[in-house]
Amino acid sequence: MSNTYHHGDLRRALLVAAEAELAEKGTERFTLRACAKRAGVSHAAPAHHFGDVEGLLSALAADGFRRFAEMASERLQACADASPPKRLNVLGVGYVDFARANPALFKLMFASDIPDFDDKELRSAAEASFSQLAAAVGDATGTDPLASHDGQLRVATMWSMVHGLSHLILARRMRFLNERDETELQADIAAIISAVALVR
Amino acid sequence: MSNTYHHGDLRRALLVAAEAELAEKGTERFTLRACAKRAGVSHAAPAHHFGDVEGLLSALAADGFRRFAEMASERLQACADASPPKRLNVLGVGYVDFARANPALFKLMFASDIPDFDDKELRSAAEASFSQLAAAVGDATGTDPLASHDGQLRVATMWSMVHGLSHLILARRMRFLNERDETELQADIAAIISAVALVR
DNA sequence: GATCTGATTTTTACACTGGAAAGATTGCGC
DNA sequence: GCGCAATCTTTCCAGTGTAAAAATCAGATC
Repeated sequence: MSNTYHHGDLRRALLVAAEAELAEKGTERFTLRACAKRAGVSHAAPAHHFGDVEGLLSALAADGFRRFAEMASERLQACADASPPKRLNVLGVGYVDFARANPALFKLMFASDIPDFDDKELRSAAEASFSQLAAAVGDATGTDPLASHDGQLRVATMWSMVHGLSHLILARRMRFLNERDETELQADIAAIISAVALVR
Repeated sequence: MSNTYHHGDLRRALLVAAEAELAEKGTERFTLRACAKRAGVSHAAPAHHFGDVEGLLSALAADGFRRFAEMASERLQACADASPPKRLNVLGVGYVDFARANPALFKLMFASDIPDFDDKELRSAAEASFSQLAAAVGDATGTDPLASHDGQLRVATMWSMVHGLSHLILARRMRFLNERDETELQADIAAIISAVALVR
């Protein structure tokens, strides 16, 4: 299976390599050739599986959204008996945790122009993640969150908070947050999120 | 002054061209050569003023922070008699307005790895903007916001909210927000920001 | 087992990129 | 006028993404 001409599972290997490259270089310095080299193939090999670099990173972003949704499901299941507001809080903390655990992937998913969100797979994966968040907001408020204007605003409020916090932590622009140790930081994240009244 | 060999104010012209290029291509597809071409000079001309592309975009980001701080000052001055919480709200809306009015510049300032934040000019311009926000939070709460842990958390909370909202609007990931007309959107932005209790 | 077929990967080629180095042009003090 | 430093262009090079052609392989069919 190894060192044959045909790789066997190059598609997956390229996604792994792309994520590693992204972690080292960021979306603005990502190069397809370095990615292919890391996977041990010629620089033209990715084209057959992904078309171009946009296709490759769109597939990686879709993968990210699937992993994100999976993580969210696990966390929600782990606190299935808690109150809806508490569960929304858990989901919010999960959002920030995912961003901190996968900074490069998170930026690709939420702050890059490269992935093509008209791509069917990426689009549906992203919408599934969004629906999960909206549903948790709905549970916390006891109403369909997307049916009313106020419900939509509640979703937007919660999402803005966790999204902004994630970005600011990753960008390391708030010095006092970056100086906290892991335990303190987790407490701070939970405290900041709970400034949104829904989650209590 | 025009069509001479020496440009006269190439530095400024390049910053203008860079901002326009950024608006069209984004940080991930920005090229120095296209930027130079737009300014009507050879592709090597920017090097003398900015060193490399990182230097050029660092200077542009610094410019962005100065403009941001100026906008914030104007808005705060326009409501000098209002209550401190109200003024903090105005500043938050200004933050989002700036992002919407200058999407490319905003992303460069807050979501790009290219600008060098060890650069002295950029660093001081960014910190001046940050101080403005922190000061407004301090006024709203009547305490030095950076002196206590709770004060720092209040700054982080406010900043996360406006920052996340800005990013989500620019990324166009919340469909129901993108479908609002301008007047409705402004009302929604103010409503979302006021979910942070400080601003009321 | 030989051969054909399509999928996968490499090789080659090309236009474009950023930056280094060297040369050309200019403004300015003298 | 002359020199000189600053500014800009030209030229060059290694590296980039993608298209096209060639090479390799797996598996079906005979």
